[in-house]
Amino acid sequence: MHPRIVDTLKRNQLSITDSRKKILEMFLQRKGALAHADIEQQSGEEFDRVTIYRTLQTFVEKGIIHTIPSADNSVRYALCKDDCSEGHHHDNHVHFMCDHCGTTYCLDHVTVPAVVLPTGFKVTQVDVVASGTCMKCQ
Amino acid sequence: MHPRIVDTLKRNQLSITDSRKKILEMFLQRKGALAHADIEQQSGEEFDRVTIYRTLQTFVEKGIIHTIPSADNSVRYALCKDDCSEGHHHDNHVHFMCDHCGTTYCLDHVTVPAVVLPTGFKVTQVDVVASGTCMKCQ
DNA sequence: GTTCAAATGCAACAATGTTGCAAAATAATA
DNA sequence: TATTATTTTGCAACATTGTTGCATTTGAAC
Ligand SMILES: [Mn+2]
Ligand SMILES: [Mn+2]
Ligand SMILES: [Zn+2]
Ligand SMILES: [Zn+2]
Repeated sequence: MHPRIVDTLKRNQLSITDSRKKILEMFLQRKGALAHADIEQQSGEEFDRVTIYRTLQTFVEKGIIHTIPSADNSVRYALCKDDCSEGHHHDNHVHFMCDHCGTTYCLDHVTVPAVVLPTGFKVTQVDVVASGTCMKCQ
Repeated sequence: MHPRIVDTLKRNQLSITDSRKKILEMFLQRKGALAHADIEQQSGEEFDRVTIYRTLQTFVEKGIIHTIPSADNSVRYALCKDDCSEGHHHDNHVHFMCDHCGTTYCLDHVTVPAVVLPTGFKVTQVDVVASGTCMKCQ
């Protein structure tokens, strides 16, 4: 088991349960983004679908993972940087979805560019999702 | 009925049907983005849910409307500019979702900034979705 | 180990999306 | 305009996705 798992859960005042350990491990291992369906498949019959929904919800609230918007009705989730916390996400990086293999990447080193909006719009968040072909699918 | 409706359908080689006219009219009137659920509500029992799905799909393919990604599993649709066509969308503008009223705006005059990705990523599209408070909800 | 609080599994349900096919509407043709 | 051919629609049936309440189980604290 990945050493960071218990740490992360404790730091966020979450009780250490099997499902939380397992789901968090999936994120730590794969590094890429995961959809709810991915987790459901990988975990087999190990725990209930509802538990996955609730665990993802909890992790997002605590700043352990963040959501990645998409245009195909299938939100994906990825690990946050360590400085995210409850109510304070700092995941202002660009995301990339490969049209070919479906993999979603967090491009941690590509910062979201500033966008200037018309007067009257108060911006609190900017999501940038690029798509195309990833390096593995060239 | 909006004069552009029949034109638009003919130009895209689509037969003129009640549902297509009505749904296209909704987009022309409201100017803002619409979700499937919005259309279903507004149209009452007028036509089947399946017809709405198929009409939206057809409109997207023909370049009449475009999808707007979101982080809440509810894709929205908005009218394209006239120079979009089958297989060739040119809607490279920024979108804004108001956290308060839920309205989604196409900011036609705010161009998507160029993003430089690491070597190996071949980008074909960049979506920028800002969120916060719109001018009406200040 | 006991107690208390939190998380889980289950069931039931709601919402969303897909597919096949007969009936209806539209377009093309005569 | 009437007939024919093509496309679209509505319906049914189903699959997937997401939500809620509640009893049971698990984990944390003592
Ligand atoms: Mn990310
Ligand atoms: Mn738009
Ligand atoms: Zn790929
Ligand atoms: Zn608003």
